[in-house]
Amino acid sequence: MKEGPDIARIAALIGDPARANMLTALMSGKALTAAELAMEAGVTPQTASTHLARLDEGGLIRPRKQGRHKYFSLAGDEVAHALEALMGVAAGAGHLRTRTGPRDRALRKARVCYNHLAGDMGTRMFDAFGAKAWLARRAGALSLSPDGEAFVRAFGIDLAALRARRAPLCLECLDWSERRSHLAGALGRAMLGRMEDLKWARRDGETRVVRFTRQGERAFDATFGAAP
Amino acid sequence: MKEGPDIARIAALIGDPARANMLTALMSGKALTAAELAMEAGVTPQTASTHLARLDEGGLIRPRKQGRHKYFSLAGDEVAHALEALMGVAAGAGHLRTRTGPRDRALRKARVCYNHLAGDMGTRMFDAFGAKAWLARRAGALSLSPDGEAFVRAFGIDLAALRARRAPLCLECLDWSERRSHLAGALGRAMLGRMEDLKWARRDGETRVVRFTRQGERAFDATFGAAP
DNA sequence: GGAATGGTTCGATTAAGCTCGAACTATGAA
DNA sequence: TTCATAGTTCGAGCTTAATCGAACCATTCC
Repeated sequence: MKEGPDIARIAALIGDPARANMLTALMSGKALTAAELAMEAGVTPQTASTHLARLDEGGLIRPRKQGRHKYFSLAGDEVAHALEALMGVAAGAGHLRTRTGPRDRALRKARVCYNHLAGDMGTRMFDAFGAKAWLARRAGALSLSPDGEAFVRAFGIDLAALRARRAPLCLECLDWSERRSHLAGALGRAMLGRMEDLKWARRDGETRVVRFTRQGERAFDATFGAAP
Repeated sequence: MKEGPDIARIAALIGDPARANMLTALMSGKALTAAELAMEAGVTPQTASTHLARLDEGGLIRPRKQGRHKYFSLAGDEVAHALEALMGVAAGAGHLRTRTGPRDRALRKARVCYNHLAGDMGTRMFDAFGAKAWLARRAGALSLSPDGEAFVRAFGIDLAALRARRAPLCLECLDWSERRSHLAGALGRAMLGRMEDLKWARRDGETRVVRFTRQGERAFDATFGAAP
């Protein structure tokens, strides 16, 4: 009867509104303190503390103590991926189609998905990596082709440092708004970080929206191809 | 505060053990009756009925009346994808690594993921489709190349009939055991169905295990490349 | 028509767990 | 030391919802 992993346990963890809000907030990739997450979830600090303890014990988030603050972040790409998949179901089967406000439109255009770029621009970048043959699918896993390595280095990313980490370099993540893949993994993270360094874009403080500057978007189009 | 879809709602739906068991059972792709699902979940028919009504209302499953039976199946690939993603988290972060019994090993080798082939053999097939350039990534979406179409037809699949349906032909789905993609969508379904027709494999009645015959596995290796 | 089977609705019970006030620990600043 | 801030633990209160017995529809078979 009990085949496969225990899915109910973690689904129940995500299933509480307060915890779901916390996790959604952590999709921004920023590490947040317990107090910030309490704010985000709309509960008191005591309540947030118990929730966070549960999420930690369940392996969904990872705490990091720093001074008298305690920062929390998602436990890994896997968790982010599951959250995106749930958003996909909620967006599709969501019986009440929530009116799409301007913020929603911005979210669909470019947002942060646990540290990497998602939304329309995220999938466009991923497509460009495929079209230019920068990414190769070797044994099912994504890997950078020599051309791809050249591009990434030219883009200003320290590839050696990325490889030194244990985290997988290239992963793909299915987008809830676009229903297509975008680039996750260490490289996805680095690409977004580099775009911020180049002042192409900056993250919106509160939300997960990524706002491109006018020049940034032009440079993006020049690099990865214009919008269809 | 409420950006993105309402994730807690459906996570809570999946978060109940009884319902999670039902959904896991439905990952076999077979439509099951209310009584069967009650058995699977280990609850009485009355309880199952309320659970099923909830899942239906939440858009996770789709009921179909047939005579005095009521068959349930998953609402779509999206739901299956979310369930697999949750299994990925549960398997990875699952604090107690459940001992891997023989059934688990069989599950990892070949199982059904809501009507298409998953596990080691599923990812191997997906890899082969990529290596032989049968699948192309066009605008992020997967599509069959001319060579791919030729193969699929030669394999004995009525491609025109598949395209007639509204469902997307090629999708990819991330595997919880292999952490790699396998082929989902209408084509994925058709491939598994054809393999069963060819007597390469048959589904285990109760579980989600797919058992290949000796000749079937040899034919599979000849078609898609042997195991590494 | 009657019997049997599959499924649902209703009500009461029970258990789980979310929530916050209050008191407590730990770190940092004055 | 003293105070302030961040976070945790404890103990109720309270809501939610899972569960099943019993009675009730619907369909099929005899």
